[in-house]
Amino acid sequence: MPELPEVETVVRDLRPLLVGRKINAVRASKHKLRSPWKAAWNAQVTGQTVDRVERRGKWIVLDLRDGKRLVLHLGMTGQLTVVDAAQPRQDHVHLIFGLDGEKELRFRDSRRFGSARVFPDQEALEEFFEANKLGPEPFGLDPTAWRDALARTARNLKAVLLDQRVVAGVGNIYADESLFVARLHPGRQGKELTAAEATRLRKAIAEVLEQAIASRGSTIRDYVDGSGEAGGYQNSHRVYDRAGEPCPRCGVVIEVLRIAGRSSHFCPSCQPRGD
DNA sequence: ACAGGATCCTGGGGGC
DNA sequence: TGCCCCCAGGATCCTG
Repeated sequence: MPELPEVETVVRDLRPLLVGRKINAVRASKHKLRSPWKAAWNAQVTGQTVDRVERRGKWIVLDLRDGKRLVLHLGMTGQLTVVDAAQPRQDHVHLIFGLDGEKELRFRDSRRFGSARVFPDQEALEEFFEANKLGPEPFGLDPTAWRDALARTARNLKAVLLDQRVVAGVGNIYADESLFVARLHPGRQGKELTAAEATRLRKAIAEVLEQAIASRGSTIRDYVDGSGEAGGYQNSHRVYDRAGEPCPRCGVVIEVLRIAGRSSHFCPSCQPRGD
């Protein structure tokens, strides 16, 4: 579910609600997340004050006062919200961090593809990202490195955009939206792009993600911001989930194909396969 | 190197 | 109402 704009929105929402607050308790459900929460982490985060709330790719990073890093990934259906401790607990809440001021940070995730883990310090966190080959942030991508990354791969553009090692934070919605804005077919190979096309794609990614952040992300089903509210960018999707509707640019009917194992929406006229 | 499929899960929607 | 099948903002692992 959540891609960079949704994660960024959550981070911005949570920042004023979490910074300066102390974690005074941790409760984990018995259901395992993608990477299981370790009991030893309870004591490590309890008593810690949150100093910063940051995002890297689709990862949410909480800097704790003693240097530890509490890191969460929302997977497909993850929700991270701060609520009054008295608020009734919903189904599928798998982690609860009690906060001072009678608040709770709750991690809810029905499909449990999300994860939460604790690193001893910033260095260990960076090692984790490096081990996973997490790519650069999509804003201010190096033009030459980007062009080279495309030029050296025979994979299709959809697969390239979904690969977090190439650029961090893009998922299925924003891959399709970016390719539409760049007027590139999702099935074209990276290496067949001209320099101008590669540049167009790089700029389209940043433009689309910025617009989506400004609209507080896309809610298709489960996504909510740090306060539990839906996003608004789904109303601005040009092609994602719009198969059968007219292209907003030319009016030709939007199509959907399975590319790189994912539903891929595009305008067959604006995004021709050849050229 | 890369495509495609299966996997981890739950829930919603469509067809019958 | 119910059942069955397919699909879903992610990521990883395996096969060919």
